[in-house]
Amino acid sequence: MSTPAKSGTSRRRLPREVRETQMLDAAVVVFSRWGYHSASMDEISDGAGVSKPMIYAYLGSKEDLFTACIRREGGRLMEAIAGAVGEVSRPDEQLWHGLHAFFRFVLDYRDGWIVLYRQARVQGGAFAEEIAGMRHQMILVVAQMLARAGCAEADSTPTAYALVGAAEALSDWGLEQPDVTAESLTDRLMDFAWTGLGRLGDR
Amino acid sequence: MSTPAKSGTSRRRLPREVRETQMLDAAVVVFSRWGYHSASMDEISDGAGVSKPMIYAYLGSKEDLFTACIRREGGRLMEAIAGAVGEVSRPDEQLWHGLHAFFRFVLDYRDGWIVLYRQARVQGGAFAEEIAGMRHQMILVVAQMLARAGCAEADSTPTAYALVGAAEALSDWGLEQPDVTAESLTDRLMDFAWTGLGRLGDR
DNA sequence: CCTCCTACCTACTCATGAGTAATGTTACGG
DNA sequence: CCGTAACATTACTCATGAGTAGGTAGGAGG
Repeated sequence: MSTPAKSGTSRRRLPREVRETQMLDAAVVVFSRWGYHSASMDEISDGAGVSKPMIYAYLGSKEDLFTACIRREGGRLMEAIAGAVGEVSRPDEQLWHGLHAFFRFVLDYRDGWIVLYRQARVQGGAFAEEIAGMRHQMILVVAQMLARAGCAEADSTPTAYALVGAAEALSDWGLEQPDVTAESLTDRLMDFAWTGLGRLGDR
Repeated sequence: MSTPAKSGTSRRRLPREVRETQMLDAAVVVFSRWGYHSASMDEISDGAGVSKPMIYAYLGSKEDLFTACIRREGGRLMEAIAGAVGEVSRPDEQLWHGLHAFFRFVLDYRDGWIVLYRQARVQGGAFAEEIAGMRHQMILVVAQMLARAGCAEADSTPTAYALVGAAEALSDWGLEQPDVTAESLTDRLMDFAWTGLGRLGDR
């Protein structure tokens, strides 16, 4: 029996580009679940429906693979935010659109988000730089928005940190809730950040 | 030569309690630097000035050791916050004191903070539960404070997430700055959270 | 129909690090 | 002083997983 239908799977030969995408997809899932060190190349190759040597042939070492994941997911996130912010000009609108793009990414590419935010940040060496650079860029964009909105120079960076941190934490909460949308998260955070808590109670 | 002065170090026998403290101290430092998986028991035992089997004898497996670190550092943090909040009664004062205790912990027990926040959260299994429980408790305390301050029930939890997230992110920023104090971080965050960004610019 | 090229796989090697067995050694009660 | 129990070490075993050598199969060109 030379029936190549091993089980209807893709034993078929595929172009390199397609395989690389499959590998990266699987890698992001596995890295997000287990973290860099606990993730095994065997599990990733399984997930990609490919054998281990293929990963080494196409994407290089484990470190290279992780870097590739970070680059792809980080690129997606940065592009999404930059695109959304560029569509409007008023600072508060920019903030809203930026946050909205951010939350959309978190909800749509949940695993990618976890790799970027939770996993990559704790790894030392080359990864840390990669992530630090991206995060820095994000903070910078937010800080510039705040500065344009009239925030004092010295305050804009720490405030940007606080804002981004709040967004990240709210994402965590949102991922556990059944019916959240990027819009509802954005509105929540905008309300919190723009209005403040001061309106509450007596005070 | 039976000179026991190997090099003036503590080759002297010490009571179990002291050794355990040394081990935990070293473990927190190593775990914070390398993360759970990359940390080696050999490096920890070196740091503690003790040989590896002693760790296994006193604290059990690597997993047990990590759990012990989390428990100790987490306990310190929770106690510090609870103590500080209990000293006052007005919601905004409670918030200030709670945040202040939080930032003090981050600055004073930097490694402990990194283990709790950066390392433990990304590990699956038992650690995640441990941390999730603690974080949940913290969020709960904050949410209750917010509710007492007049925040709507449905909003208090997500807002607490945002606030705690902002505090965590601001800590990250603060750890990189040379001259921050717990007070300055607290004031910054209180200003951001209480007043909001709405006061900025035209709007 | 052959044949070569390249995608692809099975089955290994080898370093690393968790955990342990066997073995001193020091302090203290008797 | 001497026995014993807790303190402490050296030098191993053994599982795991990154990375690879060398063979197999499918499709394009003749």
